[in-house]
Amino acid sequence: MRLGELLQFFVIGRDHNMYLEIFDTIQRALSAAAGIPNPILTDGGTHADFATAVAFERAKQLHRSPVQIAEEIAASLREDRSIQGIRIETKGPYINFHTGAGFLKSSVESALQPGYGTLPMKEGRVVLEHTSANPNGPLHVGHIRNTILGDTLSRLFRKAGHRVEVQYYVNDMGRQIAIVAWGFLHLDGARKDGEKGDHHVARVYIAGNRELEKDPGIVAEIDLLMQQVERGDPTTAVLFRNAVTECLEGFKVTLGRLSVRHDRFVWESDFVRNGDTERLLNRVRRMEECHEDGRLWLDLSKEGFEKEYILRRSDGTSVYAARDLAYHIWKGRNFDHMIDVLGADHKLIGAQLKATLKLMGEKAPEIVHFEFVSLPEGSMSTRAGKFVSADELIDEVSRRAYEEVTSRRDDLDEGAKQEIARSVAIAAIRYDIVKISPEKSTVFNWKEALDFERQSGPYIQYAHARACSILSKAGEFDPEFEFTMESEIALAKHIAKFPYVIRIAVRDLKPHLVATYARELADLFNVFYQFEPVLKSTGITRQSRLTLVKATKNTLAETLGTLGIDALVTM
RNA sequence: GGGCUUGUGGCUUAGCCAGGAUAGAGCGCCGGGCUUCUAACCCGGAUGUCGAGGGUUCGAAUCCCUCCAGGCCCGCCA
Repeated sequence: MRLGELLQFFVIGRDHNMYLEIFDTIQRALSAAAGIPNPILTDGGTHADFATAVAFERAKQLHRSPVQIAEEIAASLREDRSIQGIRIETKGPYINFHTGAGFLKSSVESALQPGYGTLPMKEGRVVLEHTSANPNGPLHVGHIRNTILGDTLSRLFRKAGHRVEVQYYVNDMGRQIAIVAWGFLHLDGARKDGEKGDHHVARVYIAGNRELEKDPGIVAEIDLLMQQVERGDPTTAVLFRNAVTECLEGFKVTLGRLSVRHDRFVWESDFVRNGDTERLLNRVRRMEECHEDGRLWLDLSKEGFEKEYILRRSDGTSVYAARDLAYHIWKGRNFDHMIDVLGADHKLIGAQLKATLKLMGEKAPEIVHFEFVSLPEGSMSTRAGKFVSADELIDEVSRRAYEEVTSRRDDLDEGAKQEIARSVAIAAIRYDIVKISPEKSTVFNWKEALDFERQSGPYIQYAHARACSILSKAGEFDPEFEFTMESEIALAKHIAKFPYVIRIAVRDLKPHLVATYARELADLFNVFYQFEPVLKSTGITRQSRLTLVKATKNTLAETLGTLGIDALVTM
């Protein structure tokens, strides 16, 4: 980054990127010319760099021909000095914008810089909560949809200039944990040799549930454990904490394998122990929506919720909802913006939480919900032991990746092959999950999970490795920006778009837009690679193509980084 | 029963929120391309009543209504 840009970056603090500059400038000019507040400016596709259909909108308001109005808007745009140098043409009712060679040059130039696509620093801090699975068994293929969505979002927010803290909310005092604790007390559940903590806990949990089914009288014993832990009984507290810690240690290993890191693990029980939950309930008591009849609950019918929102049981213990409220109040006071990634099963409770926080005058989180992942034979259940664990998935995909690497690159030494296989496996898993819109429910499929072809993470890694290979063979070169072939221009244009994709993906909380972008970029590079020889070309063509390869490599690396996938140099 | 959500070629899916220029991909299928920068690649072809029906509009995959099908929720669980 040059000094001038650097100054603009910090002093003015606005998006200094070429694409975003031009996009915003055209949009402003269009708004003025068309008399529409936020005119839709789309990608021009094959027709142009940018395009708009606002003439239709105006035509409707003015009851006149859209073609004529397009002409008028275009004429007025051509007068606008802020968009000088941009060619404006109409095609019937559509207005097309052509930016010219300077645009591509400076876009590719900025793509050569490390950190390309990073947006200017934003004020405030974001707290992002994801995964937060109950510590009663290993993470499974459903949980990691949450994990990967959340982790990609956190990377996306950082890329967009936000300061982010990622939290895992540990549900350490629920009924499930009480069942695990009961199992540790009454069942022979010693940890097996080499067994991961989370898998061990699952075994105890499943066994505990089996006992519970045989003898419903155990419920009373479990209730007692829950009351004891809420009261702060030290022996029970240690029992719970040990079980949860063991499970969590296993989670951390799995998360680490997926390149996911949480900044902080926040324990639910802390909000009981430190009095926050009690204080919260006292505040709730003063609300007009509050009812107390042994239980303590809120009537949120005015907010559109039929069901009573219960916050304390008649035996005096708090429920999850109350502790979650306390947690969010704490987050709201320490951060400027809260984001939660939660399963679709939390939609109702999430909406109730938000409504209650608003009634209390506290900040409410933005919640990203994702739909369920099921198995071909039905929904997953930790309790019934019906799930494909994340560890099992990673192991299988890694094994398959190792096979693939070995068959392609037997020249590499063992360590390198394993390293690549590991990265490829994580790429395949993360990409498979993040490429699908969160609102689609899916069925887990081994065949697809083990496929590394197009529209996969490894496909994108491969494009990056090919670019690296060219660059390492090319040696030093001076950048040039003469792009004339169709595949060169298409590639350069797509590179230019990256910061815009980051902006929109963050704005709409849609990580899958980055996945789509990465795939398109790899597609365009592969076509370019196929048709335009780089190393065998000469002169300015060679320099320009090398420049384009370097910009692509860099953009792919930044994109992969945002997706939490290793940008492999060779594979 | 009520609420939320999804339905796009054989399969998986983008586009839907902010309606517009021939609905875009991948897998699979058919046919091509490695003495040339890594073929985890590329090119060409076939395959679509955008769940069904109505409505709004100059224009609907996209907005509205009804219906059908799948998923999720409706607990003093989390």
